[in-house]
Amino acid sequence: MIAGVLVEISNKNVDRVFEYSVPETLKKDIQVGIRVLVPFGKQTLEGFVLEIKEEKTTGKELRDILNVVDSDVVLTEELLLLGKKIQEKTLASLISCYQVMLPKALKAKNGSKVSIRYESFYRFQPVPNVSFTKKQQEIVNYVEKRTIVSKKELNDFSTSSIKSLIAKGVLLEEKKERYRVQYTESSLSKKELTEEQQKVVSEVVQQTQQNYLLYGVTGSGKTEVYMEIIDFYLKQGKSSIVLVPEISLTPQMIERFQKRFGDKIAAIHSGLSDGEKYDEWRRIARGEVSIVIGARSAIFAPLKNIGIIIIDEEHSESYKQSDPNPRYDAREVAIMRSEYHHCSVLMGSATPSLEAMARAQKGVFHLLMLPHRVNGRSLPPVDIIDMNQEMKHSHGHFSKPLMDAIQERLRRKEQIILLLNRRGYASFVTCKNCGYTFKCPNCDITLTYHKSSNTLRCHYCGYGEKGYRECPECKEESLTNLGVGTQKIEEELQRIFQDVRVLRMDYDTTSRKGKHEEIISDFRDGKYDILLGTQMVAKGLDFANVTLVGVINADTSLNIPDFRSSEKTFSLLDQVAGRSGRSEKEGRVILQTFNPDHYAIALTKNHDYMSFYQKEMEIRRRLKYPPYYYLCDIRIKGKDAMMVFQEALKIKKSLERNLVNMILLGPSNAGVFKINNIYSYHIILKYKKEDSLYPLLKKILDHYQTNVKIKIDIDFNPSQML
DNA sequence: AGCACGCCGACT
DNA sequence: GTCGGCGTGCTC
Repeated sequence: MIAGVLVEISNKNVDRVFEYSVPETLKKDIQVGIRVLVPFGKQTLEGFVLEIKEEKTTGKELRDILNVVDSDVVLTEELLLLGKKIQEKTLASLISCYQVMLPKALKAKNGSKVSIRYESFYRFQPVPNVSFTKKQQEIVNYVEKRTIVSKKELNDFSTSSIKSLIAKGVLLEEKKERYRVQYTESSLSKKELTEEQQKVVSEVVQQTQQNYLLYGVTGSGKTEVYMEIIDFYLKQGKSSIVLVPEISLTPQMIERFQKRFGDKIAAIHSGLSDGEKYDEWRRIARGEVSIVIGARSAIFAPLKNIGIIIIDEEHSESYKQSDPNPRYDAREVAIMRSEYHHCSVLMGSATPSLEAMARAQKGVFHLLMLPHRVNGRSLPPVDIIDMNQEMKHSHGHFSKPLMDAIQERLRRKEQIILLLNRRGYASFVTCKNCGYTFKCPNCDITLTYHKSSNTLRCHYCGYGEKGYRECPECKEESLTNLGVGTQKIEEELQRIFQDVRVLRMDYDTTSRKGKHEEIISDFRDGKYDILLGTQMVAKGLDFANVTLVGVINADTSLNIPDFRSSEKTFSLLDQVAGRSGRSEKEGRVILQTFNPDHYAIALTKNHDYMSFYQKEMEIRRRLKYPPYYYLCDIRIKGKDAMMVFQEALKIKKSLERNLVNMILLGPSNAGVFKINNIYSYHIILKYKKEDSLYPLLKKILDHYQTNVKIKIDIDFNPSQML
């Protein structure tokens, strides 16, 4: 018996099957998809068994598998196939494609730290001819009545009496696994669906395998629709995956599912420890769970017999993994899995991505709509304030209409959400005298001033230094803050509106565990008047008493040099506008902007997604961007900028020689040219169809594999092009 | 990823 | 003469 093993080293040179012989003692344990321990050169490594066969294919002498790592299969047949597909799509190493599917606890370096938790139980066993002391008799009575009790339940009794009962054989000790996350029973909180919602549900459950795009305005009750569909499949004995962007995966969101489905759900979110994630994963793998809710990586949940995959906020860029390999797109993986399970994929959004809407228009996705809010109200009216005009007769960051509107809500004891898409105090610090700006020594990026800690911090690498009084260049005390962040706006609010209670929600105030939840419940309980924050306040929150949403500066995301900046701006503004007037009270939205005529801003006035879609599509077509063209971003990185550029040029030449029907751009400096002292250049490819692209890129990757000075990263359909 | 092998510069 | 730099190649 021979096993083909893929070892846990993410390196192209060893990213293939190595053959091992299976010793007699392990034959019964070895299966495809199991983890094993193998000798590899001088090292001992963990790896996955990918195949089992009778004959070896190499002429070399085989070594023995040392042991199995866990008793169960960790990669099902489906996931093994899926990993190969992802490798083909992303050109990442195969081992990395398998590693992303598994919780951190199952990776070699971390595995030893996280273990299965056990709980002790005692079972009663009648033994003839034994006598008990008074204390012992009490315990015996207690346990006999219940047949089995946990150690915890016997806390009131002394351990010595328990021990002697064990010695007598009257109590049998048993250890059972205990999951770290506990769910309560469902309390069946089912809402009556509107006719519109019901229609969507029936359409989806009618078909067995179809991809749907659900375009539903904010507040149209998409989540309720999802739950009803999940319930339908649950009753058929089928399971479901619900993907939600990490930022929207709040305790409130999870609670809604938990209330309806009880302990049939597993929720995987960043608030869980590695051990908790491991337990959730095991519950899923063992078939104890039917519904998995989580962010991007939950698409790999080892569920069997999937009935529906739901992707909420389909337009969210968080579904595309952009940082480490493999750079997969959870939306694509969802479709791959649906093909295996012959099930449907339902993607929902109030502002669908252009890619998804274009597919819906072409009939590739089936388009479903929820054009009305469930509360019967129309979407809140949006006022666009031209800050160019406002700045003529006022200063500060608040226009007169916004100030008046805030004042009025405060008087009426209603609540306000303010969006400012930038954390910190000021965007950067500069010297009025000589023009010096503070930059990160490791990254090519300006530092942001944080007043509470009096530090300058880099939002890329986390570098921090103490704030200065004088300019390090010209020694003048003429430093000034340019731009504005959440901290500074908070201060300004306190100054303008006496006794206003402002709650700030951004990366800095939510990074501690549980803080996010605390902020939301404090605001809901009315402990604060204004919730001021970054993007976080735009997504999915539902507060009945919020009747005003204000956007301090609608332009910040518009100025990012990315072809998707208009789309992101429209989507963000429309989402945040949707936070207003979600209950009985009528809502209102005020957007402050220096570009009132820009279509991405002007069209939010009437929540006119379809006009935005058409306008933006026309621009994408003209500029040859997605969804008309595919994009591929090749990043060439290294410590020696000149050398990196030379190699980038070589790569471009080779691409030019070998590919036709391809638009090649670059090499150009990456948006942030230097990060952590590594320089990077980009080559951008635009193409409609290019069969020879993948083999050629593989060759290039292979060629640079051995070069330690140059690192190549390839990102297909990058979510951002900074 | 490690680790060994191998071929050129400055040292007890 | 040799100790050690890191380029190259291999791991079933």
